[in-house]
Amino acid sequence: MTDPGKFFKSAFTVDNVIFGFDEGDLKVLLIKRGEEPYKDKWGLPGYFVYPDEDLLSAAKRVLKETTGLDNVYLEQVKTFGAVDRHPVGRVITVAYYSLIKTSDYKLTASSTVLAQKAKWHSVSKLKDLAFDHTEILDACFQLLKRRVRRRPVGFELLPPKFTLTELQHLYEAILETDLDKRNFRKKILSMDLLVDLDEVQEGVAHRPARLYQFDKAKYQAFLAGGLIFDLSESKKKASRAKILD
Amino acid sequence: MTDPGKFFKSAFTVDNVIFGFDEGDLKVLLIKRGEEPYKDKWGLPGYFVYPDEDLLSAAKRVLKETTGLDNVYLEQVKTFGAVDRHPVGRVITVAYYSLIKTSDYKLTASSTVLAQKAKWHSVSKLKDLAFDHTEILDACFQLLKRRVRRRPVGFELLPPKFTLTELQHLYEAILETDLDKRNFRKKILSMDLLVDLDEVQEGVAHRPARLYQFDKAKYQAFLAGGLIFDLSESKKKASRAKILD
DNA sequence: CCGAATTAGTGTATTTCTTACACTACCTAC
DNA sequence: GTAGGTAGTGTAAGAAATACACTAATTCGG
Repeated sequence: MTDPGKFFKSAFTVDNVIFGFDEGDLKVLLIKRGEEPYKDKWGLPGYFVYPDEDLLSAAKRVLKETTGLDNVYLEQVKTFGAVDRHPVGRVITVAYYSLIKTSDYKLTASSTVLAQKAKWHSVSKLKDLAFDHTEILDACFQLLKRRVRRRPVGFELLPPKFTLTELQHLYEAILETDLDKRNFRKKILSMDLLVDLDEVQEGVAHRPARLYQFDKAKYQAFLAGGLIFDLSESKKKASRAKILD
Repeated sequence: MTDPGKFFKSAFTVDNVIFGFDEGDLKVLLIKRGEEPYKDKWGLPGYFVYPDEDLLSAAKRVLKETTGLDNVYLEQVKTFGAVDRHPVGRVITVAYYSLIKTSDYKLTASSTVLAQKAKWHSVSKLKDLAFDHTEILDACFQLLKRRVRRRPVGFELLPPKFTLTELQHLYEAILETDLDKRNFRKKILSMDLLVDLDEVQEGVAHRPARLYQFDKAKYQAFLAGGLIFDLSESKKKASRAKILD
């Protein structure tokens, strides 16, 4: 294993793009870096992969070490390997993404040196991030946008009980567009993934909305069966437009 | 750049999954390996990434070196990094994929030691491949299956002139299913991507079919505009099934 | 030359999905 | 009790998906 030019001093890292939804806004989890390079800058929670560690295991470990989040389902998105993307050597990074309910997890004020703190940031107002993390985040956001039309993404992002309007706002936030209320409800309800809890909101200064939850069993069947969920509202028919793969 | 545990002896490789269509069959381009490990076995055309080389550039270079193919549009699919996937050390590989017209390219009997020869193999009858290449190929094939319903993939796989039946067979080969002739034609023609050449097949022992070609300009617009192409024929409505993202 | 074999090519009716669109119901706060 | 605010509801028209079977054009063999 010693052919120079094949094995050389290099490293792999993983970076996690964790989306959440809170206050009507799509959020992404960032850390304030505790280590050079880019110390004190915000960046994605990521770190080096160890020699005896799978990529996915590494992503999970790193996420836990930097933010305290554990037991998060991560999915590989894309690998970034520009020659100069890391200032101290050749490093390629594999990006993972996840959707979580912000209410389910507590961010630990990290004790490691890697991250001074972890915090949710609005996706819509991000300043520049460490490394090429803006590019990485963008790739994951694009994936999320594609996904949201084909999978009932709210299941993963919303708290256990939610209103239809909240669900609609989630979709609108991700798609960066408005949806028709009646059509949205018709479609969502016709999918038969929601359970009407027969409860209503409390403490709001207007007519309280009914609360729903997702039907976990049906959601599983949905994913397993490759069923779909075509939340159209197409970009006004340029002949026969739907949304890009 | 010398923290042990971060930078360690390791390597990146790229592997290319090149699909073609020929003799009514979906093909993938493999090389007979000229180098250990797995010498003399069939595997994907791949090799190490050099220290000063982007991943995509490496994929292109390697493809050319092993098969003679040049100027192929490659797209990143997924990265494989199991700890034991390579017998001589820690190696992660980034998989790239492409669709090409087999008639456009000549496979050079490779002069390098990397590959003894390159050859098209039917996707449907593959024996075991070197490394985890079966898994890599499968991931790319799944991507192709998803793509074919959303993009006019025939453009990339068929020779310049083709019949509608050939186009339909291509789709059937990729999707591993049968399509209705009349509905297929209706749909394809309504997309307005094909040009009727007003020519017919020659040398066939039956009524000759008309020949078509793709309209390159409209195809570009198609890709750019994110338009779609929903080749449904759904798996008989499990309520509202379409095909998985 | 004619019949058999083979693939090409075509249309319609039914059902389902998508879209556009506006008013009433219910609750709180003052 | 009324003003302000969000929740909740239905329908009609157009577009797309599906299911389905016969005729047309050519070659080949006798």
